[in-house]
Amino acid sequence: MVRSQEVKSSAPHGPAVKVLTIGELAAAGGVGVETIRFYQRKGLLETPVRGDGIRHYGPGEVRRLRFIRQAQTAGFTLEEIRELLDLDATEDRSRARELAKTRIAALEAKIADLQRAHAALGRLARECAQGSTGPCPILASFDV
Amino acid sequence: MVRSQEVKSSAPHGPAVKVLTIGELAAAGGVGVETIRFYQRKGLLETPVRGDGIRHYGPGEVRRLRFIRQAQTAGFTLEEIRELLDLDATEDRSRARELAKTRIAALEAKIADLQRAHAALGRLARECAQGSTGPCPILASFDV
DNA sequence: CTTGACTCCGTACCATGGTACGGAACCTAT
DNA sequence: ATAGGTTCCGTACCATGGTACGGAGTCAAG
Repeated sequence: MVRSQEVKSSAPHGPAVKVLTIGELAAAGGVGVETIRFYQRKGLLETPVRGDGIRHYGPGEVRRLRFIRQAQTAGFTLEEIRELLDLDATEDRSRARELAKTRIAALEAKIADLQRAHAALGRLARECAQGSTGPCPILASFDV
Repeated sequence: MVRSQEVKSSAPHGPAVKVLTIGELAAAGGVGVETIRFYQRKGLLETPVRGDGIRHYGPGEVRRLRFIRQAQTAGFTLEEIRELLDLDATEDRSRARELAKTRIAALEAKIADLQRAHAALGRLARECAQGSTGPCPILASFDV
């Protein structure tokens, strides 16, 4: 049985803060539990201290997790993401800008690559229409 | 010493055809020798039969190799590339079209992802300009 | 005819990003 | 109080795409 829906006040009369188990955090981020633990081992997510029983996670961790996934689609490696997360707390603006700019350049190159590939595949699909016979010019579609 | 520049006629009085060693093929494709051998093991490149001595490669192999690299930037896995290369010789137009279309859709999705990431990083770089102080809104730049 | 560069081949190793396993502890509903 | 689902933790394993190594063979120039 799912054992959450439990709500915990962060302060005696403070706002109710939803507290999550690792499984719920994983679900919130659309990943598996093992992935959370993997990210913890890599230092991307913290392992909340709670010597005895089960660890609990708050909305901050969900946000971090979502960030990790976003940053991955941006092409950052987990190692770079770890650095970005560390940087988020610091004042090192220039390092943050540097990482961003490097990645922007890489992204632009990558997007251009993909657009070339897209064009090549479009050619292939066109030239390889159902009508004609013989093999499709697969290699030819690429060596423009 | 580099032992090529040797030229071999494909027929008694046919056109001269440049014949390459594995190292020259690798150089022509901008990869390492080990990578060629890896592709051979994976069935992406043929291993010319020549029981005794050294194997030789022609322009067809160079073209195949270049195709492999192009297709990789298009996001095909080596396994898919192997299929494409096999398909290039066959008449199975519909399978070729299918592979192309699947990849086109994936490419469009990926390009959209990367453009979102590009926008997010652009925001980050702007908002994290040198002037101000405090930490950069790294996470904030992403959860649009 | 030796020397040095290159090839051949199997096998081992690497990084990245996970995924799976198994036993113990824990937590909650019945 | 006990059963079922979860969590915790270490360790092992996986796929992908290479990269490295070591010993033997080959080849062409000096």
